[in-house]
Amino acid sequence: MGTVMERQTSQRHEIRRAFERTHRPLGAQEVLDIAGKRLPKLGIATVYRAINQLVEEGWLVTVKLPGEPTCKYELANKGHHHHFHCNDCGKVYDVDGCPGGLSDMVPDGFSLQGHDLVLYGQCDTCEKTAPR
Amino acid sequence: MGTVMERQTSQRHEIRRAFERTHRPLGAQEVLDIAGKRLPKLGIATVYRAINQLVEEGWLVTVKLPGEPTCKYELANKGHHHHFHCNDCGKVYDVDGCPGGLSDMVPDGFSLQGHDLVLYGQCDTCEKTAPR
DNA sequence: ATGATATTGATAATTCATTATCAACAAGTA
DNA sequence: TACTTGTTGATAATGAATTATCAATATCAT
Repeated sequence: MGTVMERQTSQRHEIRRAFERTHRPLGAQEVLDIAGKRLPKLGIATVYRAINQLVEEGWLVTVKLPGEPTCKYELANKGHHHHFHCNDCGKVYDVDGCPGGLSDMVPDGFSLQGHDLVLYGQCDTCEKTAPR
Repeated sequence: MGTVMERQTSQRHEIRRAFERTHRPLGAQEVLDIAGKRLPKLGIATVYRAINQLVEEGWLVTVKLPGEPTCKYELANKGHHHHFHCNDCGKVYDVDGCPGGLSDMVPDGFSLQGHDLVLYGQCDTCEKTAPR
């Protein structure tokens, strides 16, 4: 006793499962939609609590996307990568690689600590559906 | 009569002036801060009304920044460029240049139509204030 | 200058995401 | 099994940005 214990619950299990099986960044509401299919009584408050915990313990990281007012989350164990945002279906895909020459763009006197890059276009699925 | 007329007001003039003189994307509150120095009674509602008008007539464009829940605005007549977001003061600066090799990152079957890049770090002002 | 009306400013209302509350529930231990 | 207490779910509360309201004001054609 004396030690704070963390209990294993089906809710937290399903929330983690949602991230493990969906290979794109998810927002709180999306997590509720996905995990809620297996746990119909799951509440949004529990999702927020779980996400905050998972971020705190380093299992999730926040994903900031331009134009998305609320941030999404994804597994932390992915390496540095960027995202491809499909203009048609709105889904966000992980992409590997990283552009070079960023430090050349930094103004004098500024220090570069990080960067975000989002590619826009059509994903392969939408490319077939509505070729242009 | 019959024609809708748009009147020239000092408020709208000062709001446009804020964008013309500040070479970085501005949010509504920032516009109020800047234009409000010359028009102390300027209200935030007027700023929102003016911004919405200017976007509608194509004089401003929205700037979507990752992690910024609220979007900012800048002159539409700037060419393609990116932004530097100061982690300390939160200001956003324009930067020239554009990284190459983006098309190499695009997955097979995907088509690239555009991209957003945001650099993060410390601006020159914050660099001096809190060097690290 | 006058009048019609577009515009403003103060603020109430709205919207939405997130957090707090708290009684009911359930995981884990003895 | 029974008990302790961490966890949940429904919802109220909060916070922040944006929009609506409306009387007062200012612009512009006449």
